[in-house]
Amino acid sequence: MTGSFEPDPARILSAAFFARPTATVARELLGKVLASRAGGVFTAGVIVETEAYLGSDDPGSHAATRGVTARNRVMYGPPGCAYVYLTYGNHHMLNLVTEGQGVAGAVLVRAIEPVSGLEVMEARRAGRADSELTNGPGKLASALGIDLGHTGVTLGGEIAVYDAAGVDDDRVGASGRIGLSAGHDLPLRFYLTDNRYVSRGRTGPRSPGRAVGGQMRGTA
DNA sequence: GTTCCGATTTTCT
DNA sequence: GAAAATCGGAACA
Repeated sequence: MTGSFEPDPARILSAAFFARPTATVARELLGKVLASRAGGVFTAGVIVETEAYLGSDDPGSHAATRGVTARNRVMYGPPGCAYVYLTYGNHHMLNLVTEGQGVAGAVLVRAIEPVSGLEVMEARRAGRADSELTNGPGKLASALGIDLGHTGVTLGGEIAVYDAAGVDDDRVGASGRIGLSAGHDLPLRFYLTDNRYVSRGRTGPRSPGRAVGGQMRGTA
């Protein structure tokens, strides 16, 4: 743990990284560093869990069958932008737009491991600490100070993703996505199997049948 | 330990 | 008016 992260402008991932198939980007984002300068304070964490959301072929995506709306239009925009929205009235979700201009696609960042700005995150997440700081999409958005105002911003400014060593396939798991009302059986969720910041994804209350045969190892 | 319920607001029908 | 890519707290075992 520890090891404060030092932001190096030369390592900021450009739009080219995101201008690829959404599932590929979701897998490769694992291990990269997500950073925010919201409020003038630098906070960052290693991405340990992501989910891919495609376009009209994906029933779980906001872009499914409805086409472009005021909310999801950013998903159709240029890659390398942030797509932020509010759900359940209180929680912001941070997505990174993928694919080319005109093609819907985004990767939801579900969990990160804090590496910089710990004190700020704890303050923003009053009462929480340790793995409860950022082990869920609504939690990490709160910890990084991300809100609706960041929708559509280009990555590299207030929000940025820094390159870092990739992770081996034997440390990556894949499973169905969490919390969806449809399309939760597609293996589009990627996570680090040995990281305690990964959200467990609710072992029971909601969704009757998710879990997709337990946890398939990402050797695919 | 696990399971269930309510909050709160934006977006879309 | 209803649903939503969730979270945190309360209740029960």
